Amino acid sequence: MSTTAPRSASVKTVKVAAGTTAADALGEAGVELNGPAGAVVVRQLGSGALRDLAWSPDEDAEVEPVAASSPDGLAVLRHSAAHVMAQAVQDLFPGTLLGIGPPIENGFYYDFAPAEPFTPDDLVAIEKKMGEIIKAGQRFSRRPVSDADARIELDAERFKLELIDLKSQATGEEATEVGAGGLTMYDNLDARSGELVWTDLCRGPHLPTTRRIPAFKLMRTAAAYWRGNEKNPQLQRIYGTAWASRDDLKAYLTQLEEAAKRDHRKLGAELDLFSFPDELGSGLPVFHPKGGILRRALEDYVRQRHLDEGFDFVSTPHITKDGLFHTSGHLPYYADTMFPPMELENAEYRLKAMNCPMHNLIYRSRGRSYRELPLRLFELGNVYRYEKSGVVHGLTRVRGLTMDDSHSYCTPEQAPAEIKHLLNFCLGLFRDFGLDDFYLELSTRDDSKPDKFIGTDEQWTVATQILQDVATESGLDLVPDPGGAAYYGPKISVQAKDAIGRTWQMSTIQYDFNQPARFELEYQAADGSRQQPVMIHSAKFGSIERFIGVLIEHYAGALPAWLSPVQVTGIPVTDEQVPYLRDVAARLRIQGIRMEVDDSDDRMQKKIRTAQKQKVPFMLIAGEADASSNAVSFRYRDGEQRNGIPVDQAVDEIAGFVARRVNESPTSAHFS
RNA sequence: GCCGACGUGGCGCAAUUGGCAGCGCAACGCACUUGUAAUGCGUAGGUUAGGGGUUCGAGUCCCCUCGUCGGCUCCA
Repeated sequence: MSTTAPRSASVKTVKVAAGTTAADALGEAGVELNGPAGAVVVRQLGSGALRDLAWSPDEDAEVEPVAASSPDGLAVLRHSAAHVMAQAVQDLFPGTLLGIGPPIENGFYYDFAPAEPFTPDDLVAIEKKMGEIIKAGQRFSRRPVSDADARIELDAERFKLELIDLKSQATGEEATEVGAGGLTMYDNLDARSGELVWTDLCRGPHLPTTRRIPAFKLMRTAAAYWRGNEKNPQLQRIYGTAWASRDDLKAYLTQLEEAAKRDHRKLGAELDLFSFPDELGSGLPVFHPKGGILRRALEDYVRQRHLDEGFDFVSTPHITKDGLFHTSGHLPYYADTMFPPMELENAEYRLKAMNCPMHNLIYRSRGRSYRELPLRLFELGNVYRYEKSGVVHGLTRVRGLTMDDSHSYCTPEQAPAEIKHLLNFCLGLFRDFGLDDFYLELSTRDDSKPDKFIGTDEQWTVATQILQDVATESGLDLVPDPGGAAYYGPKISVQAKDAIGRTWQMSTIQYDFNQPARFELEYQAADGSRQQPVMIHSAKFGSIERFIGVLIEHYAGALPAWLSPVQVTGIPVTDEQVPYLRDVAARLRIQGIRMEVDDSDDRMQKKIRTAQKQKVPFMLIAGEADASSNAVSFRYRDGEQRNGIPVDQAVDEIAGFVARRVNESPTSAHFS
């Protein structure tokens, strides 16, 4: 970030008396108000609230300038850009109604209700208009209003009126007075004449002038439901990005381009891993031989880890009579996202969308003793979910998927330790793959929607507390997700980001006190009584497909050597060396290493290029001199190279490197 | 599911806005036998996603279906 804004080192805290404006305080702090960048607003110490220049404290206070390039400064910048966009839109498309226009990560949006959806050409025109507004240097001016006055002023803006209603409902009263608890309008005033140019209902704060938006770009249009509710009308949303300098904007756009190159959908085709044949239908991937190798490596790995952790392996069918899902309670909740029933000989069958009911039947197949708990049933289970057409996405949201699914049946007393064990297991798996950019989410019941959840208040409270404690103990970032629980219990999930910043749920650990009751699961306790176990659902990768997608993006296609479909490419300088390299390949194959010899008609330079583009970790290049001295040239994926390496040594080094499951691209540093 | 954009050989793209479907890569064949990111020449490959309509004539315009992309909503 390359602005001249004050950094924390140079931020100066200023004491101000009651009634002093923020603008005066900034001046006192030595901040140039009309400069192109720099401090844009102030933060009141103690309250932490951001304040704009029209603000003045009721009592003596301490304030400090907020740098334009700081997170708070960028939020103000972006929100101000949203205002400028709204002004441009209403200027170009009179009668367009306004929704809301907040700052978001990397940018901003504003929701509109235009007569016609915006076209890409409209976006260009809006961007141009915004440029004019910014250049004009309009001043943002704060104006407190009473609710009643705001309603009159915003008579035509039905969405804004709804916001005022919501606010007064929330506070329980109408603000009849101007001031505390009331509303504020932000007026855009002409730089010279001070005349009102445009106005919007808004809490602020804003930049001093539009001129202080040095770099912005409109990104895309999209529809969004008003107030995020599917039942509400859709508004047209325009997304933009804004930065404290042109360089920052340019860097951000470059970063987006780079991220797009990592997209697993693109790399999946380029590396010949998988495809989505139209003939199969949306969200149904097929894995090609190379993708099959990657998939099998991951499955083998996750199986072995479950063996190590004491899971019992089970296997259940893909299809069942649908009574099972009535027993489990899934059907009323998930009927619309399950494939429809197939009717045969007076019975209705369904593809399974989850494995738990079948595992419950295995549990129930005989009497259970407290001595065998926790009983951990594991399966790589294929499930089918009719995901809505608009949500299907590469490998990360599919309609047929493989879950590394397990259910731990335990006594209520064992549950906390079991959950902790499972969470550590999940995190350990991710770290094994070099993944560490994730956070936890705690999904709980929405008390206002009791029909979406079953079980007693006490059950929910206890279960939620257990999950909360385990999650907190992990030390990872924990984001609350109220209302996100399954109908049968709360959950912890591990969230990872894809190349372009979208988050995907990976692991999930769910506490379930409902299904054991519905399936009448029991165990005999030490005192001879019959007790109900608790079941803990858990998927570690989540789905194999999604994990593959995230892994590809994480490595930008350059998979760790132990996962690479082709681990070594043999490149002969001339055809003469093909048999020689085939012998090397045979030796590596004995060690479990996958080596291909490129015997095409291409020049060796072309073969290197091909192997490089396929992101093969190792190349063994051999010419006549190598063949006669039983050596190879040893080239790494990063382009580094060691010549004249004896074949014995090369074989040992590669086999050793792969066996160690190093999660980085091999370089000479790994072999010194 | 909703809103919008889009769909041309396996992949990436073109087709003067309604007038002969083309290029590069990949594939295949031939020649070359080469020392660290593209050797040359040639061959084959298309009912322009599928269906219907308008028109003398449709890749291009209209309708439907399927699929993809960007969001929203949803995600056991």
